[in-house]
Amino acid sequence: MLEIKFVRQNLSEVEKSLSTRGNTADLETFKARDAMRREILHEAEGLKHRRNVVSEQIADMKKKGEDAESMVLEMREVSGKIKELDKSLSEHEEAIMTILMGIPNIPHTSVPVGKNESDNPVMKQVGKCPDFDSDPKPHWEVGENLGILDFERASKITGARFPLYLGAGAKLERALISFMLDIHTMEHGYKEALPPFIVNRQTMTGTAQLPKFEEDLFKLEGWDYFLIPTAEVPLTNIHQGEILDEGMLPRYYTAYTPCFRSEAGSYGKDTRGLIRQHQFNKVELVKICSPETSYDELESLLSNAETILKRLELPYQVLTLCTGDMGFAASKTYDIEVWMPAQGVYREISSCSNCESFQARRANIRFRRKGKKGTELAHTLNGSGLAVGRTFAAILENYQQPDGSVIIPDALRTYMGGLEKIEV
RNA sequence: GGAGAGAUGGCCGAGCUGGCUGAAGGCGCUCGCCUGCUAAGCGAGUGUGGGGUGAAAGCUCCACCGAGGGUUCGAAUCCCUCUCUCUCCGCCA
Repeated sequence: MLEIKFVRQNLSEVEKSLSTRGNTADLETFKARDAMRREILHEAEGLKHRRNVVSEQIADMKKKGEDAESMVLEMREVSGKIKELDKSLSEHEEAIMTILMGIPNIPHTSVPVGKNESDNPVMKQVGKCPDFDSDPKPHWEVGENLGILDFERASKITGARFPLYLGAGAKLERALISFMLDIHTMEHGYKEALPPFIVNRQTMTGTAQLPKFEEDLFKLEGWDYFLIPTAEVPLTNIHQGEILDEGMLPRYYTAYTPCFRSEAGSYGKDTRGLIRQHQFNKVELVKICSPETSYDELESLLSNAETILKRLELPYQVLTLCTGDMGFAASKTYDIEVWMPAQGVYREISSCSNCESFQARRANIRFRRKGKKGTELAHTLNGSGLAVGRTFAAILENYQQPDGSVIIPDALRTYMGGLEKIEV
C-alpha cells in the first residue's frame, strides 16, 4: 500500500506509474473522498473538543450540586451529531482504503519500462548448457521412467497438478531442501524458521495477497484462514505490528514450506511435469531492513539465490522484470531462470523483489533509529532460494544420461547418502 | 469439548463503586550532575496514529488501556459479541 499522503500529493505521478504497469485506479474518487474525509474529520474533531470541555464543566457543576440539565441536553445533541459524522467518516475511509489497497507499488527508477515478459532485459547468463547427442527428454519422462515421479497416482489421490515423489525422488527433493537451507543458514546468515502453513486474513493482507488476489489462494472452508502460496507470507509477517530497534536490523529469515496456489486462469499452461503445481516446495528468503540499505540487500539476496544454482552447476540467466511484468507489491524484481534443455528454454526458478515500504505499511513493520524520535517503516524483500520442484526438474533434465539414469550433482551427494546416480 | 481467570505504555504492574488517568509506582532507556574505575546516588526527559498551524523547533486539537459494537453529557472503568492467553477436567498426535 502506498502512503495516503504520498498519493494525495502525487496524483499524476501515481497515475503515470500505474499506466506503466498496465493498471488503473479510481483516483478521481480517491481525490473526492479524501477531501470529504478531511472536511468531516475537521468538523467531528471540533465537536469532540467541545464535548470534552463541556463534560468537564458538567462534572464540576454536579460536584457543586448545581443544575447542569441544559448542558446535558445540548451535549446529547452534540453526541448524536458526532455519531453521524463518525459513521460517514468511516465510510469514506473504507472507500479510500479499498482504492489504496488496489494500487500496486511504484516501480524503482532503475526498472525498465515495458509491457510484458518479452520486455525483460537479460542481465547475465551463467554456466554452460549441456550438450546432448540425442534429444533430451522432458523431466516428467525421465522421472516417470525412473519411478521417482508418479503423476498418474497423484491425480488419483488428489487431482491434477499435484506431485507424488517416490523413492530416490522423494529423497532428492528432501536433499535439495536441506542443501538449500544449510547454505542460507550457515553461509549467508539467515535464521531458519518453520512457520505455519495456514495463515489468517490479516497476515495475507500484510503481504498484499489480499484483498486483490483471493481467487489465487486456497481458503479453508468455515475459517477465515488460507493456505500459504509462499513462505514470504508468514516470514514477512513475523514482525507484523512491531516496532524494532535499529540494532535488530537487518533481519534475515529463511524457511522451507510447501506452497499452495489455485493457479486460477492457467488452464492448459504447463500441464505436464513439475513446473506448475497446486502444491510445491520452496525455500524462501526474506529480509527486513532499513530503507537506505534495501537495494544493496536486494543485490545480495539475488546472489544468495544464485549460489544454489552455481553449486548445483545448473545453467541460468538473470532478468530484470520490466514495469509491466512486475508483481503487485514489488518496486524492483530480478527473476532467475534455469535452463531446461528438453524445451530449450529458461524457466523461472526464483524471483527476488524489493517491496520497499509497500508491505511494511500494510503489515505495520516499523523501526526506531537510535537517538531519533518517532518511527519509520522498514523495507521488506523476498526471494526464492529456490523453488525446489523446479530445481528437481532442472536436475533431471540437465543431468540425464543416454541410458535414462540421472547423475546427482556433486554438491548434493552427501545429502543423498553418497548416491552418485539415480537409475532404474 | 466442559469449567474458571485474564488481556493496560519498551517491560512489570496499579486503577476497574464511570468525571484533571495518556494513564500511579517500579524497571528499562536517553541526557545532565556526582563519582579513582565500575556500581550506587541525585535531577530532568522518555508511547503511537491522525488533524490544524509553522520554514523549522514547536504549539494545539482528536483518537487509542486485546478487537468491534452498545449505554451515558462523559467509559480503561458498566453491558454485549468476537479474538487471544493462562489454569483445571475430558479427548488426542
